[in-house]
Amino acid sequence: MEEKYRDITLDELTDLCIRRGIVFPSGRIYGGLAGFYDYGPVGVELERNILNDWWKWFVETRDDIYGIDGAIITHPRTWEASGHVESFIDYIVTCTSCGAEYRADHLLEEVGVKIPEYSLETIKSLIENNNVRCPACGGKLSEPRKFNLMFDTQVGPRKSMTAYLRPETAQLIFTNFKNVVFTMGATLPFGIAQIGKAFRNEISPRNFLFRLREFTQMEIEYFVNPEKLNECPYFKEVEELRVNFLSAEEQERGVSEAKSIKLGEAVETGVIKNAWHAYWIGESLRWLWSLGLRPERLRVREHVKTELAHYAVQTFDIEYFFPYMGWKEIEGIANRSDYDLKRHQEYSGEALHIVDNGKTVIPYVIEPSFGLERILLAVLTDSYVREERRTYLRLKPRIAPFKCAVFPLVKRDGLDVKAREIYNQLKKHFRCYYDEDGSIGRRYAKADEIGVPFSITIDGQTLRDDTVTIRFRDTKEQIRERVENLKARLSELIATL
RNA sequence: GCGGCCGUAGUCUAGCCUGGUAGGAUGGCGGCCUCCCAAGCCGCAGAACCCGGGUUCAAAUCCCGGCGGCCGCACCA
Repeated sequence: MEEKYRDITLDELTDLCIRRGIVFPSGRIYGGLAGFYDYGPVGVELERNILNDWWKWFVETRDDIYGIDGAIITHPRTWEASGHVESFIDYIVTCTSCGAEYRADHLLEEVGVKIPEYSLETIKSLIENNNVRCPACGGKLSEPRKFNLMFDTQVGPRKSMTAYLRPETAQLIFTNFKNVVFTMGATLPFGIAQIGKAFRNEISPRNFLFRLREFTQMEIEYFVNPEKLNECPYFKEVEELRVNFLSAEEQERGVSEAKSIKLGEAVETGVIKNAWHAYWIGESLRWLWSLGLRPERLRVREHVKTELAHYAVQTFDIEYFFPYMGWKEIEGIANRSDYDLKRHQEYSGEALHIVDNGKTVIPYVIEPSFGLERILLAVLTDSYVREERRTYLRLKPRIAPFKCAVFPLVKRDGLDVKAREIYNQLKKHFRCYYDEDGSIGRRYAKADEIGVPFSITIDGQTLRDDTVTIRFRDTKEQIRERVENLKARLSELIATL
């Protein structure tokens, strides 16, 4: 493979992020804290551009989606109702002779023992009473110990209440369902969107931004009358879209390559169970494509039965092909049925239904859930280009951390003064920076490396005719533009490229 | 979480085996030069060698523990 087209490795990407102020390992001066990262001055711009673009696409330009921003520390009952207390707290046992570790519920399940209640005492007595031994060596098992994937904390001065840092943002949408319906007069079908942090105490965080203990979710819970799951007015916008698709049935037959099909076909043949679910798959892909991610590196993979979450009827992951990790989930689109609203209704005693066509219904939920850091990682990976003498990020100008950089060709003859003047005008309209250090080539190279799409250079001719050059990152070509037209020209370029 | 390998300025790296208070490159800052793609020159600053403990007259160098990274396994509703 030619050097020019070699894909970036995760090591190189990590190095680039640290060297150029995109992302830093958190708590670095103290040796680092696994699973936590901080955005630097360049990364924060990219992060915000992506999440603002998402919000604009899925909330601002639609009439059927409301936004919220929920609390991170959540009422503990939320997680009892949602099923997370049951499914996120594992009981671990260790073999006292060979040292192997197992999930106690898995071992009990294997010997056909039902677990009536998830508590340390119950699990302990079940293991003992059924004489469960190590499946590897037959050795005696230790007492179970609790491992909670949810971070907990104490609320109040007397620390009497244990609360959890939300392990997913979705529940805040469900617990606010009634608030949104009543304050906004929402009628079916409609969605509630949220961007926010979620926390999971992962056993071993890995792969840089891919598996984190603190991460950002961008989610929509879209509510539909369960009798109208195929009545999606937007379906025609996506039914002709061709997507790389891998169904659960195919995977069970041993197929591992996705094939290209139209979303319309997938619904017709019943592979995707309803039109609304298909619509959200298509609409998600359209946004991911708009970020510049290569379509051939995106596919839709259905969850096989064993990987379905406790709340899900059917789930499709949007996976991106990371050259250094293979196909990995960057978004999950789940059909959560009426599971969550029903459970919250049951646990809270509050009615969580809505009136549709004169009848009360508990809506079904289709949930597109995007991992911001994973998408950022995919965008960086996908946009990285290495040429013989430089590397650059071919980011869409819309999401690039800096839209332009302003350079005097040399630092004399008043070029620097003129350049600053132009910069001071431009910075009112675009995120940009000024640089006069070192040779012009060096400044171009440094701008390319962080994906600045346009470099504005002030040269001798500028002083004579008030024109500057605009250099394009990907081609290194330059055009001349009058200073008075610069703002309009850049706006146009950012919007269209 | 388990096992293997690893941890020296912002980054890469020499030194570690054969203990005697760290050298280079690049980057950073200031200046000179430079009219187009990481050129050159001068000057300055920057690590007590991941953290803690031990052995020793003496430790970046040897030993132990912790933290962090990479790889494999497990985990990832």
